[in-house]
Amino acid sequence: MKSYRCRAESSGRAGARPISYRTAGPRTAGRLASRVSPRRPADLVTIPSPLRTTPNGRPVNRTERTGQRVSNLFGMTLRQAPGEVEIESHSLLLRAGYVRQIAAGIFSYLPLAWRSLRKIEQILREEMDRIDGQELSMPVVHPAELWQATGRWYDIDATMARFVDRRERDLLLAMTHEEVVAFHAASEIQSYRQLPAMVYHMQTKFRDELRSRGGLIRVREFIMKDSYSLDRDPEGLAKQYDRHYEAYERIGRRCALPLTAVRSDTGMMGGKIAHEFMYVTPIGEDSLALCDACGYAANREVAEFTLEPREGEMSPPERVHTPGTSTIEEVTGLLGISAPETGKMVFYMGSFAGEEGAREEKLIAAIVRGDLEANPIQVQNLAGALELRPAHEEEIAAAGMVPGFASPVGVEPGAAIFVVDRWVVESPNLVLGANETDYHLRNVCCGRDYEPTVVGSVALAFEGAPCGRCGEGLRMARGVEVGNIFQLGTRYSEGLEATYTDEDGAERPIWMGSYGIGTGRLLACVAEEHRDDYGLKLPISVAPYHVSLVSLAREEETWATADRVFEELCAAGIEVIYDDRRDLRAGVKFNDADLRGLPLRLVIGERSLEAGGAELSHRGVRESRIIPLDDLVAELRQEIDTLLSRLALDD
RNA sequence: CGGGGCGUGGCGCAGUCCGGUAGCGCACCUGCUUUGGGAGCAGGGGGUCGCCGGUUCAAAUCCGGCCGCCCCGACCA
Repeated sequence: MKSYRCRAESSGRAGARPISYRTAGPRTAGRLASRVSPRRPADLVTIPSPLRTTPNGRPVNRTERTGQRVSNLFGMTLRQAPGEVEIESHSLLLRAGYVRQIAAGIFSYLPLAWRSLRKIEQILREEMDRIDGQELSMPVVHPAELWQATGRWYDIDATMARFVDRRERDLLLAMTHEEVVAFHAASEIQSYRQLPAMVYHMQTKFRDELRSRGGLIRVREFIMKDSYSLDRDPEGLAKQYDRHYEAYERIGRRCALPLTAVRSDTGMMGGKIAHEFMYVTPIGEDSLALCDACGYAANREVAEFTLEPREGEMSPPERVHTPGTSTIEEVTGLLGISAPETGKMVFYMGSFAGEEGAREEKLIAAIVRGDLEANPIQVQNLAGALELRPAHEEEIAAAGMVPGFASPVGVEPGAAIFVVDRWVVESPNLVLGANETDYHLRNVCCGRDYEPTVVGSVALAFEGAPCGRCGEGLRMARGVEVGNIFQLGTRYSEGLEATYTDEDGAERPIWMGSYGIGTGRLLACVAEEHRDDYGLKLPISVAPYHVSLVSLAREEETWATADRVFEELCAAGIEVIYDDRRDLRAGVKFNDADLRGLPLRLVIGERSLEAGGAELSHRGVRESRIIPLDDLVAELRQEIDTLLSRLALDD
């Protein structure tokens, strides 16, 4: 009986024939009735609860579902995680029924994760409101013109998803919302009297990353809280920036996620000052340089460190025969010198903005001390390139240099952009290639033997490098970028003519800041931080529910008691997930509860009732205590309050 | 984009070298027994073996192409 199928071709007109649905048989109906109350579900309640308050502490009454039966929960637990999963938090979120992947870097949030995400969003909302943010919502699809106005339509590569509508108008999927905010600011902000201002929203972003990985850590579609500050001058911007900095620290504490603020590159955002809020973990994709002595913390891309230049008078250059030595190691071995006595050349092809949005490629040669690595981000920034890729040997040769024995000496000016590290500029008598196979040059001196195009800090910080601030050794660590804050300046407001009129009647560009937090990524990091061998151990501020109520009832009377307790907890506004599944062994339910990782667990069965009530325990803690049924609501509220207060901040 | 790996019921896998009835564990459905840390017995349902093409009497298996996913290197919340 396939009465639910309706084939369009059989009727000639789709929808012309009424679709008949198979009705639930008596058995199905009976089973449903035993699971869900027929009229007003007990778990759908209006909460006049002190647990629900506005940021100002006023109680909020609202109708909301505070309970969920496991028998009917959309999202089952998995005993085994899919084989391709590598990160523990990802595996647990999948196994516990929080998320499901539908394509590379594209996930659905099942009800559990969505509840957690909403809690995270509420925390973000409260903290943004606290620093005078106004929530709004901006679209995911943007017209190309906005991004053309700031140039990013041309600057950003295939990471931006573009498409055309039926009228062949160019559109894009939002990667972030600076353009739209500037667009609105242009029309909404007229006068200095309207500044400062700050707006934010929680919105989906799409970035077609070269590679998504790490489960929820790095995805292509994600929800971000992004806020934007508007100010009349750099001082106002700095102030809003600082307020965000503090708000982000509060958010980390409220979500029980340790965050380290590090100085960072501004990347595609532009601007000058930026920090990233990092969750330090070995699974992180970013490299960090941390100084335990003075607290300096920076993304390795921008980490500053000091190196003493080589001493000595300039000696005349000397060509030496060095057969078969194309690496630093081979050269130093043959010549009996140390790597810091040499210079290393690293070649990139940089792409630069040309006419009409076209791209032009140019060879970039970075020169750093022989034992160090070049820092591609700095090379890119110093050279002014939009993008870098490693150069091919032919491209190096085309500029008149010999790969393996390359040097800037004798190269035609303009053949390549020489980005030279400060240390190399200051250190005389280095060994570099001779641009001739099997020959090197001794005593190469920058300024005498060749001219740098740009000078800067081009070497990548390394473990033990002297901290640029205090001189102690830097420590390298890995981290996940949960949030960031940027002082953008006027780039976007100028591109979109977002100006205000000041007291003197002069029209000035608005100073903008932009501040993001990836909500799903935040959840993934919380899961990574709070877990054990049995599953998640979510902090109460983030957990989808407060309590796992586990019924181990065998007799109908006990089931009725468990059902009643569930309904009472719901009615009291306690968020509870109720494992009401029958014919399952205790171990299965305990394991599922452990996996879901709610902070509290309440067990009801014949055994607990004989002992005097229900058994309450904390996730991951062996001890438990029996609570009389009449005291449950009060005791649970107390426990929840205590847990929440541990994450609370004094205002 | 370069390198590597993998696509077989919802999940985990075997089968592929050496072509011939699609299999195992978990999950699911029915019944009975069990029941405080992933139960037992019996019965049952579910898979165009990623897709397209080729070779062959015969393809999950061999050949070619494509697609998808995962991992390692260049982008970012």
